[in-house]
Amino acid sequence: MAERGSPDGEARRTLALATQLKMARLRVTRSRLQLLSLLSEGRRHLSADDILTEMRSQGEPLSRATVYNTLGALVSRGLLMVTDAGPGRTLYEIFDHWHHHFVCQKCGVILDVPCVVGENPCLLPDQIDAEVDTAQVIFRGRCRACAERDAHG
Amino acid sequence: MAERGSPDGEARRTLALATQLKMARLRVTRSRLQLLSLLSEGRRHLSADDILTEMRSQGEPLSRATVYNTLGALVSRGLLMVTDAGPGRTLYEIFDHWHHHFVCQKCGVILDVPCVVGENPCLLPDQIDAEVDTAQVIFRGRCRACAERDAHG
DNA sequence: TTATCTGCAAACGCTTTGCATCGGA
DNA sequence: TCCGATGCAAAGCGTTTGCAGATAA
Repeated sequence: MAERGSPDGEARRTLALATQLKMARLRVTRSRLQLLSLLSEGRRHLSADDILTEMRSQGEPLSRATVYNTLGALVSRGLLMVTDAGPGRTLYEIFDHWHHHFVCQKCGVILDVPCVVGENPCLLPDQIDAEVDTAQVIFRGRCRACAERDAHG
Repeated sequence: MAERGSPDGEARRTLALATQLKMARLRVTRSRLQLLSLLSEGRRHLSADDILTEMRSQGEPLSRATVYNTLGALVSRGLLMVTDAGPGRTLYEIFDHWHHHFVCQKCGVILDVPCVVGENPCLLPDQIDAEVDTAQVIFRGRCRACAERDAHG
């Protein structure tokens, strides 16, 4: 965690990402490495368009289709987690642990919400006559900043 | 609950729906009555397109825009509940009680999941530094039928 | 009468697809 | 070498919008 930014650290991080891709039986390409790198270091919860814009601004001349292809591949191999934060708001992040999300209805900020029982959600799956694999919880409301702005305004 | 289908029951049901609309400060129009009626009696969890197709097949010559306008109005007044069952899968149902949803990843069927603590979800809202209004939980997996088909096939 | 709803069609935003080219293994 | 990834552009899908005409209150 200390070598962020040093040439050595850069190389080591890239190697680690390449290894991840190989383990997922995916070819190691520039765009995949950069996409993973972007999601690893920066802000979480990026949209496909955020990613396209960000990567292009970093000098990577990739196409929109490649972003979607890559995201799809990485999600299906479990390297990325996709969250449906509302109509037309599909967000991607590195999958490192199970968690849920809070979406502020005012400013749109996304907060991670810890998942108390690991992968399992709140409600008891035995209430459902089905085999439950995953549970996605989305909380909606006002974040602290927006709530205070409303109260003092 | 006995007069389903009898002329009297029809009229009474329509009157009830009209009252609902008036209480929500919405004008009583044919398309709104029929939309509410469709969602009240038939299958729950209909998409905007399902609704358009269904209502047109019942002889109501309404437009796509009206369906979306009406759904939006009814949702904003709390008469309908909208669920995001996946990318491009927005489903509408009469709002009668808080509950969550299970989505079968094989056949796409939607099951209602009771909400054990009323409006409150599983995870403790005090873990979030925000004011939580709602929580939407979506369980994914295989429904009983699909699970058994897989096991026996 | 008037604010509101409806219909139509066009536009919109996000995502997927087809196909030729490029490139990692 | 060869399968898979990329780029480009076009199409697809669900949804929204603008405006003229209809209609509930």
